[in-house]
Amino acid sequence: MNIEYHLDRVDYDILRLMQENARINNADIARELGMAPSAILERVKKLEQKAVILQYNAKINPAALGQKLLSFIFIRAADGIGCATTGQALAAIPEVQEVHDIAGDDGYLVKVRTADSAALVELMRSSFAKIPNIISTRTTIVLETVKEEQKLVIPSEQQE
Amino acid sequence: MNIEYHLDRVDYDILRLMQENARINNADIARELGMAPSAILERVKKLEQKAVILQYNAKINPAALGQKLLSFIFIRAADGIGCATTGQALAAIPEVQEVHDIAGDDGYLVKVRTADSAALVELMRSSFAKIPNIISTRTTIVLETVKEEQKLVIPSEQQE
DNA sequence: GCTGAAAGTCGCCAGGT
DNA sequence: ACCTGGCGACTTTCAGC
Repeated sequence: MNIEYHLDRVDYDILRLMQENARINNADIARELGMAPSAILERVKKLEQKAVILQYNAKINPAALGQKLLSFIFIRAADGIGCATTGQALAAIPEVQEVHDIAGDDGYLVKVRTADSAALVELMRSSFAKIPNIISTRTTIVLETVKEEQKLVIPSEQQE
Repeated sequence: MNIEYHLDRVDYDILRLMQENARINNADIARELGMAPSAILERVKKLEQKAVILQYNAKINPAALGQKLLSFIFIRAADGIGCATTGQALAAIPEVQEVHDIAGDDGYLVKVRTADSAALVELMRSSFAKIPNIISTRTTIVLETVKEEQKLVIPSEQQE
């Protein structure tokens, strides 16, 4: 399945504006791009429908919710080839923000946010331990996050 | 500097709704919570001002922009203690989505999105190579992303 | 695919409790 | 901190090109 996207300059401009501030209104986008608001609305709906725009998120300060510890955990699993059970079990844990199937060690890289190290240990004892195929884990603690964004590089000129 | 946040149940509800859909309007939030829109507006503005809400993002499908490769790169640097030069240089690269200062190997964990492996190599040759203090790098390729969200766990009942 | 107009809502700011 | 009320602006739909 290889869906083809046909995005033009206006689409890129919309994506760029939306990526900077998802709460920008259609009228402002329209003014910025010199078009009618109804045209923008039409395009945005198509971008959503084509799953180019996946969702709109508010980025919340983790410290405000007392979630001061960020960790990356490498997990080796005994899954068979193409078996995604362990990955899905990991993804089901709310504190787990990301689960990536990585090359090399038939394993996963997982990003986890907890209040502190005690909460991390508790999470691993309670949730991770219940996942059958996990062989071993290696945890890396983040001391400080310098940058954390989901923003993609959007083509700036020309292109179709 | 340890800012104190005083979030109550209504704030958590607002954050929960905003986190699910940042483009929800004040009137809908107000209806959901049984309050007047003006009260919601007031609270949202305070949450923004207190940096509880950091920003509103549109999550864009990387495949739609041809960015099919996700990689994590461990970088060892010769920075002195508390010297953040290398981290900032890494953060300045647009393809770099995340830079974390990690414990253990006086190094950084960096998350990078590129079109393909050729683009990654090119990026490392052109951008990374210009950062003086980098000693070595170890790259981990993501085969498949099972989950990728920034959503935090928000307290669901009681609490102040 | 875009424009322009019309109807329905909403954002936002008073003022008051 | 919250509600009510009101005006200007926005959203959304639809006809027409």
